[in-house]
Amino acid sequence: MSAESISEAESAVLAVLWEKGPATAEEVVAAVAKPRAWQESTVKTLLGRLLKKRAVRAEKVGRRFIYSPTLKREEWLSRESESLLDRLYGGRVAPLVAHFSRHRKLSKRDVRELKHLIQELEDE
Amino acid sequence: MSAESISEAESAVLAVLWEKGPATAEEVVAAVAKPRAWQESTVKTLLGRLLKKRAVRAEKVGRRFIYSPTLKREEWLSRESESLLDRLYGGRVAPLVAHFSRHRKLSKRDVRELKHLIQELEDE
DNA sequence: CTTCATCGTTTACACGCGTAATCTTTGCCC
DNA sequence: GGGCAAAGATTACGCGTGTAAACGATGAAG
Repeated sequence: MSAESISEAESAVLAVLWEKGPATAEEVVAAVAKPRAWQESTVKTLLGRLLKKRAVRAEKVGRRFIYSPTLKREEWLSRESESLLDRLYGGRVAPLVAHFSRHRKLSKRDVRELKHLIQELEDE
Repeated sequence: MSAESISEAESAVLAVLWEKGPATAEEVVAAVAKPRAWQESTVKTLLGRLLKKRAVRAEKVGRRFIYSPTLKREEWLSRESESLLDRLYGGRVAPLVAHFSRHRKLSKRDVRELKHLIQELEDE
């Protein structure tokens, strides 16, 4: 269970692998260049760090490597979210929603979706 | 609008000021010693950094300072939560709840409270 | 074969953070 | 008033991170 923590910048690199699946460094560099203006060098470094953390795997194909995510997006979402909930809301979801509700930060759409969700949960 | 970011350790210090209100360094040291085993020195440093970030204010009374939080807890909760939602869930609440739902991380109590919340929102 | 371009690896460096010891000032007691 | 204790300020230091340049290996082209 490699529990290495993933930094902000690293997660941006992971994001392209989650989206596009296995890719070469070059492809990652290209894709990640959309949201962040990073030098090729920078992306290489981040890939290296992700390798060390075993959050991605590299497989040699011809002369270059194909990188694949090892850490699953859902797994990462869980880690990050739970850590915030633990730190700020006693580990539970409802208080966070309550906070947003108090501050009128729930959109119509949010409310609609939330309603759906709890309905489904009760129908089980 | 001081938008200085608050570190984990710093937030533990702020937490005691939020809970107890204005307090001397000594009191903060004592209170924070419950959850974290920090040297007095460490707490002083954190208070200093919070001052620099203008997240707390210090008022000289006699020979010592009384520290008060400037940043409000609710404000801090918002910042932290919104930053996570933005980074991971497109800035919306429902997808986060959906994630937890998928992973069976919603307790009975959460569901009950969520139901209540949306009910209230609709009754408005 | 030699040369060059291309990949990946190493090294770099400033900054914030966690953690703390040390220094300095200053009010208080004798 | 001089020394001491307490409070705050300064300095410290290793580590991760964001950001990137420099280096080294190696396959491809001539």
